[in-house]
Amino acid sequence: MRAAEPQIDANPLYRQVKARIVQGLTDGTWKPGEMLPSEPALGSLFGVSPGTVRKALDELTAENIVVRRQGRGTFAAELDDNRILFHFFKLTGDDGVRRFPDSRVTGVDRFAPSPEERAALQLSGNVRVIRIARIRLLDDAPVIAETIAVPTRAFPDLDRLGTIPNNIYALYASRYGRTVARAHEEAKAVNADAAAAKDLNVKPGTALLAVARTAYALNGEPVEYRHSLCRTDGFHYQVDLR
Amino acid sequence: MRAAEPQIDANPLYRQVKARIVQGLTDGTWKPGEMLPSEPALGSLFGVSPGTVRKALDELTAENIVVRRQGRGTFAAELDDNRILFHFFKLTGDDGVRRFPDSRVTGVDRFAPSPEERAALQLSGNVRVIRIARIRLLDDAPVIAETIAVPTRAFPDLDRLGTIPNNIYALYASRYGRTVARAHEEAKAVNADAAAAKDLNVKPGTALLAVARTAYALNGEPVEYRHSLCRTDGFHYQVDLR
DNA sequence: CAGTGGTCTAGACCACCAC
DNA sequence: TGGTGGTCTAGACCACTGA
Repeated sequence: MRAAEPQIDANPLYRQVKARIVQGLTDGTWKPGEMLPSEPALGSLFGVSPGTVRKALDELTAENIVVRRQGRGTFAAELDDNRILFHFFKLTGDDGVRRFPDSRVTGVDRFAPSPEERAALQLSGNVRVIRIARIRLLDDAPVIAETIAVPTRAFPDLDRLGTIPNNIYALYASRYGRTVARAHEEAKAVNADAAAAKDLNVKPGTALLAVARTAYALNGEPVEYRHSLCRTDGFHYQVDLR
Repeated sequence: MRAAEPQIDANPLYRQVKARIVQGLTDGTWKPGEMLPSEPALGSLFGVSPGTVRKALDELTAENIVVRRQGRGTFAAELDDNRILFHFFKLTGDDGVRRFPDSRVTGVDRFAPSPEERAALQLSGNVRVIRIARIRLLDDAPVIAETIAVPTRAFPDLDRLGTIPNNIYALYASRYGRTVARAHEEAKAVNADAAAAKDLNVKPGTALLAVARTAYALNGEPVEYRHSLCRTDGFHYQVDLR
């Protein structure tokens, strides 16, 4: 039999399959935590062999977009606390233990975006962002002061919810259909100014880690720009390189 | 025909193949930059099908241990400046440009390891480390002050070379057969003490990024513990998360 | 027990590269 | 032109899961 259909696109078939699966995850066909069809079922759905579906799922698994469990099925990834902690939270206790910090929201409102927010969120024209300010605490001690900016277009009523949950990425997914798939972070060391010193209960001038994060949805759209000031006495920012 | 040989180990066959390829890279059968045998050749060498070799090479490619080039072959990865810059050097100019800093070595000698060095390099007993101190410069301005500690056992004459090249990982590979495959980094913000302030030409108390890196060879052996103090005015530490 | 993913094999054709 | 990796297919058996 023929080994392969000729490729219509320049993209290999398995990448087209991958894109169609991402599309299904983006448009809500399969919601976070739900099971996808089996590999042969996806193969007949897309008109390709199971091996090609498998290669697409291999890449999606490597990117943490999908989770496969032997004997059970393939599932749309969830942004549960564990996933957040190990993939999107690089701050770790000096003893190596990672804990989920509590949060105390100090403000939610609409603003004109700062230049950084405008660039990171790819905004143009006269749009506004919803900006959340919060302090994060471990054992009731403040360790992070951060502001989170999201575009009003994608999150129309985020400022009218009353309460902002601690795990805000789960809210992005469940209420606004925006599943955070990846993020980019830039870190600097800065001396605490008066406001930061007060928020974090340190002396002015204390060295703090300033982290600027841009988070992206499954389809690549930027959904959040976050700026965090972190105490690093007793904590560190941890990265594995290859 | 039979679909698969029964697995002797608990490990799947392709991981055994992967381990044997890593072994060949570790023991010098294939040196950095050299071409490996073709996929069918590796298959008959190890007595497995080409598909199984391919799966092993897929993983090695994902881990940047080998490089495949269509039409040419599969090659043992090299630690050239480009690889170093994009995989092991997270400091980037605020304009997004990455440049290779020059280095000025200020000291090379043997010491008893510090507790951090002892733990990271998994040393025991009464061994010593070779410790290199250097200042790294961009446009003749000091930006990083670092000490690099390596075990004397693996690097017996590193302190008698006279000169230490800027790209020290290429030296580890070519002279000592230790190819750095991955690393772990921990970052903190600290206030500059008097010595750091002098080295980096900043005022005492200035916030600096302190990065502690442990680097591992292909076989998982720790080969280097490095502590770096970095100015982050004009630079930032950059990470992508998934 | 039936259904799922995990592994392994076998072989076809294509795209790219060096000679 | 010949050799390489890149893609795609087809189908076998194994290991795990849950009813």
